[in-house]
Amino acid sequence: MARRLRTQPRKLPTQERARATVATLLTATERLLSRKGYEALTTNAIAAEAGVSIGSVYQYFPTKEAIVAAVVDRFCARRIDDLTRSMATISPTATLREVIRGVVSATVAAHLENPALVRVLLQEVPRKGQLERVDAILDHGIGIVAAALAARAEEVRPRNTELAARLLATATRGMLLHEIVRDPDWVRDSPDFVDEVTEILARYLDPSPPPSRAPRAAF
Amino acid sequence: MARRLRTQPRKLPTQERARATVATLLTATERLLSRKGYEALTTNAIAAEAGVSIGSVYQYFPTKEAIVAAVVDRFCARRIDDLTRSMATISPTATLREVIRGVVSATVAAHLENPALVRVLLQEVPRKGQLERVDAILDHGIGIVAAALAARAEEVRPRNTELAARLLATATRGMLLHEIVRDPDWVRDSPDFVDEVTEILARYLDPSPPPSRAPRAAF
Amino acid sequence: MARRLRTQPRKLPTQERARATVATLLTATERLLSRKGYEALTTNAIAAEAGVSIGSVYQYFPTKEAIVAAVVDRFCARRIDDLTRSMATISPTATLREVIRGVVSATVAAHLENPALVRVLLQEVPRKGQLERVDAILDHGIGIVAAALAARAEEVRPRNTELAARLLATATRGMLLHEIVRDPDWVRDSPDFVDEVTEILARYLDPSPPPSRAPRAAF
Amino acid sequence: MARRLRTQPRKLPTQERARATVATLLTATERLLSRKGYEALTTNAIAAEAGVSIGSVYQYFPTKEAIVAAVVDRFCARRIDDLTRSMATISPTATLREVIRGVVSATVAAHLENPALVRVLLQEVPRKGQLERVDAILDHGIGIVAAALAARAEEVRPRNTELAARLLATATRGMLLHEIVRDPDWVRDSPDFVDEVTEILARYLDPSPPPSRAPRAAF
DNA sequence: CATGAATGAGCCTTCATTCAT
DNA sequence: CATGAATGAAGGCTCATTCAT
Repeated sequence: MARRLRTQPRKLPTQERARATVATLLTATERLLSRKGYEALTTNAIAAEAGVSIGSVYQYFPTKEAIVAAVVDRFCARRIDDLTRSMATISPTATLREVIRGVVSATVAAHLENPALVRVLLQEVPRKGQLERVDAILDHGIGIVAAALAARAEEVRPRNTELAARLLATATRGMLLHEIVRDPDWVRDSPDFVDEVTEILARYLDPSPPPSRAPRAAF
Repeated sequence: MARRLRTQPRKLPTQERARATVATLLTATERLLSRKGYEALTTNAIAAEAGVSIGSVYQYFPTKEAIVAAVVDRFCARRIDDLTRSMATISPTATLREVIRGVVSATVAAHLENPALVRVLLQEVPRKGQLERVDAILDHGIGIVAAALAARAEEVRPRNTELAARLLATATRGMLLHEIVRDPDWVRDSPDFVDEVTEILARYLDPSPPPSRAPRAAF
Repeated sequence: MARRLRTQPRKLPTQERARATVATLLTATERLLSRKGYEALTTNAIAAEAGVSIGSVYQYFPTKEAIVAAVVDRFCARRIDDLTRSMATISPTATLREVIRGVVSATVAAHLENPALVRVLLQEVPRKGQLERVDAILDHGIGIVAAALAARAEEVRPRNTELAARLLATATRGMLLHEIVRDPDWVRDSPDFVDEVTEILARYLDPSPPPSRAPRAAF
Repeated sequence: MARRLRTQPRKLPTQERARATVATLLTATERLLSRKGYEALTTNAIAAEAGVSIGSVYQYFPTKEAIVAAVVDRFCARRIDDLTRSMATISPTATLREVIRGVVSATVAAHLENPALVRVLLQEVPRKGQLERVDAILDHGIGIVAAALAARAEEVRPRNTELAARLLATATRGMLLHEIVRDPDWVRDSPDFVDEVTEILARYLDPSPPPSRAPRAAF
């Protein structure tokens, strides 16, 4: 919805306040989530942490799940923003490998901002009903990868780009999140990590002859 | 020593009858988990599904979490058994690629037995406290891979085998579980899937020169 | 600081409505206690008797014990008020014996208001943790007696006033509560009772020569 | 039931074993009571502490309350034995005061054997239904005192011996138990305590003219 | 719109007691 | 008679949600 040229300032203050309250609630929920985990998350705790009455919480969200869903949505949206921004930074003349490295690196950096929250979102928040949103980043990542593969079809080996994109995305997620959750500080200080992840992904796409696929020589 | 949140089983059943009760409880829990999800799992439901009184549940498990932990443990133990058995089947003269394909294939097959349970274990059961057990299979897989890499050091490119093993394992888990949960039937009927996963893993390990790492020639 | 078994009230009610709810709960608890005894006291019964939802109970009290503790506290506070008020009534020129009689009489009268509750508080409510409050009245009584003894030191025999006060208080409690619980109606209608209790206490304090302490004369 | 002249040794071994089991159970209950208090007393705990199966417990006692009642009974019986034995020791030519002192002293000593148990029996074990047994010692004590007063009617002031005996007994119980529970070690090491208690009791009984009963002279 | 007191369905867990072996 | 697995009524308590003020 376009900004409508900043007319009707009358109602705006109110809407502005509402938007602020919602943001406050989401941030409070994030804090609670990273500090105490999902199990300890109660609507009353959210209200208290946000400095708002429980009644007000229900002014903006119909259920507890809706709050958590909104947190997840915002988290995903931010990650996607990060991604988009980081891709815009990469030189258009970059190697595929350079592109990959850029994306991986940016993703790692983004998740390192609040590893505790990542962990809770990944391991504790139940992915049920509308909450499969956690997979949203993944899907978006798949989209980006698929687009890139399509655009560089001649530089790339796999024919089934749809499948290839999905495998790249899920493999990457598996590698990144595991290490980020396991030992964020190590990840932060180990350039090797991003290098090796890049290596896996790049090699998979490389059009050069497949490794020792043929049965071993004289056997 | 912290109380550990009472996740350990209460008493090891000595009598045969008792052992049977415990097994019945775990299986009932699995059924409920795959049918209704974690949220709907209550201790009374478990007792009812097992055809046992609620008191008997607490004869063997101190808390609800302990039951779930036991289910996870049993699941992991079984997966590890599957893995071990499948590796024993692979010809000792097999190519690295053949070994990889065998392991991937067996893992996929095992998880396809009850994809609904896999999904719930992965996405709904909170991984908290002792419940990090879900990662047990992963760790075991890492161990197997690391051993294999060490044994075939000369056939393999990565120098840091520890890191390599972890990346292979987490990437594989990411790929397999995502697809198994997303569309188990497709996975079951698509040999391509296992092929491509194998391709990624094998290419990463291949000792041949790295793909187009150098900046593109004349540019 | 130990968790203290959660016997402290949860939050001091700020609104009038809340204060009323708390009072209602305590009175309901008292009614249940005197009617059915401690064993039959359940939190749900309290809520029902108070015409309040169980949730409201836990809005103000963290545990069942806390409710009972509050009842005991209120009981003690009221008894102490009675005592204070009754002492203020006694003429300043009164004999020690008259003072004693006044205090005993007032105490008896106060406990006769609800002997059933006294009995349950004395014989059924477990005096554990913070629930040792039942002894509060006693301690307060000891204080009063000690002060009186100190103020009238020259009229009084015992040198160790601390010990004397404690003995007087505990002896009195023993006599009063036993009879009040055993047969409240008899106590109510027997002026003799208060007289005799007074006799015991007064004689103990009397400065006149100790009774026949010496070995019997010519024997 | 008379001992039947020790015939039928046939059945005796069994009965003997039963008697032993019962004793074991009671002692186990006492231990649990003094160690953990009444709240923590469960039938299973009793069985475990006694090294007996829960089934066997119910072979000898119909309910948990019956066990506790038996413990109380045994406790009372022992205290009465102590009392009887101690009275038999007192010289027949003893002063009333000497008799009193002997009884008080013996009672104190007996309760000092296991003050923790005394405390639990007094403050935690619910005195309900048949469990008014705790008052049994008291009643027995009252009987002894009443008999003594009757036997020495001419040495004693109070005319209403029934009431006097009851007051003496309840006052004594109040004083003794309070201090024994409050600080058993102090009681053990303070001869003053028994002296003062004796003083109170003896003065009450003393036939000499009542202390300053008359209104103060010239006022 | 904010507030926060009130609601109540329902869950986890305990423990006295029974009964098949 | 002993054993101990099984039973299940019942109770304490939480927390998402509503609604009167």
